[in-house]
Amino acid sequence: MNIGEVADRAGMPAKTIRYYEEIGLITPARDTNGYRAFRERDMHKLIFLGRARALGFTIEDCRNLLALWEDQDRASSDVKVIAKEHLAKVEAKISDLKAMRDTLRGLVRSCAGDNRPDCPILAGLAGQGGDRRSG
Amino acid sequence: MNIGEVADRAGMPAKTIRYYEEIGLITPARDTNGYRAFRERDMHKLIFLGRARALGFTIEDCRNLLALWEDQDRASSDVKVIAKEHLAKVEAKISDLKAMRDTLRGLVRSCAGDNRPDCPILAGLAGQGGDRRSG
DNA sequence: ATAAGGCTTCCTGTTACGGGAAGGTCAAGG
DNA sequence: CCTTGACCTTCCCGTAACAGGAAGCCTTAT
Repeated sequence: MNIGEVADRAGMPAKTIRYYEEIGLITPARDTNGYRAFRERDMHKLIFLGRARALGFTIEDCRNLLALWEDQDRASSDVKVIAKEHLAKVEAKISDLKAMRDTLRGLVRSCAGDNRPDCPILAGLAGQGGDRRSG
Repeated sequence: MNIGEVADRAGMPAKTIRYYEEIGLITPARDTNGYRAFRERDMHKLIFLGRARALGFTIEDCRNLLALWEDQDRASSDVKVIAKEHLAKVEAKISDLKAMRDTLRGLVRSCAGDNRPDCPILAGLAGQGGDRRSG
């Protein structure tokens, strides 16, 4: 399989696949013409990577998960630790974003959004309810 | 005021302040010795920038918001448009992360996390069944 | 022979800074 | 006067995970 077909089947750009090879996540063989020659094994890895990335795992997490995946003797606890840590980060990110969202909603709701210059959003960003013109 | 004091008062690293100058968000004066000489006006801008960044606005959003803030004749609708678009992105990000979180929770819950090799997390990532969602 | 499309490598750009080197400046102390 | 140490300056590299695009080779079809 050439990279184009693999990209289609794995649902990711060829650029990404070349990048994964560059950083050592996959090591496809080469044809005599220099083209990458992918085997099923590479496909499986790419599918795995695509799923892990879609769940927000970093590339380094992916590298570790792939290694565990390939290691028949891994302990499932090793995998679970990585997943739990990532889950915690995702949850933290969600709560950060929720705080932003709530503040933004309040600001947006308080702004008339007409052609007058008075804007509670800018006032809020400036702090202390202080618009630059009044400060 | 020198950059150190400004950094303290604005609650951001000096590096960040130099960066903001470099990309034209602020233009502090200079002392004869070459040191940046910040005035209250610069402080206010940095406070504004700190708040806007804390709400997740991009630097380019900040640039536009600052310009509107300085424009006595802006329409509040111009500000509101930026804020609403950003709010929409934040909400989209939250829902993406929630989807990841839910899937991750399912995987983590299904994994024994002991010293046996059987791991539903790896199985899920490999796509051998499990509660993965489409996309 | 030529054109189209796929493949290759290499280089740059992205976001918003952080780390650190090399060196100038300033206030205090001996 | 000299030193020490805390500031400050610019400059350059590194980050995460690729995307865009140039220059050029390979393959297939006409």
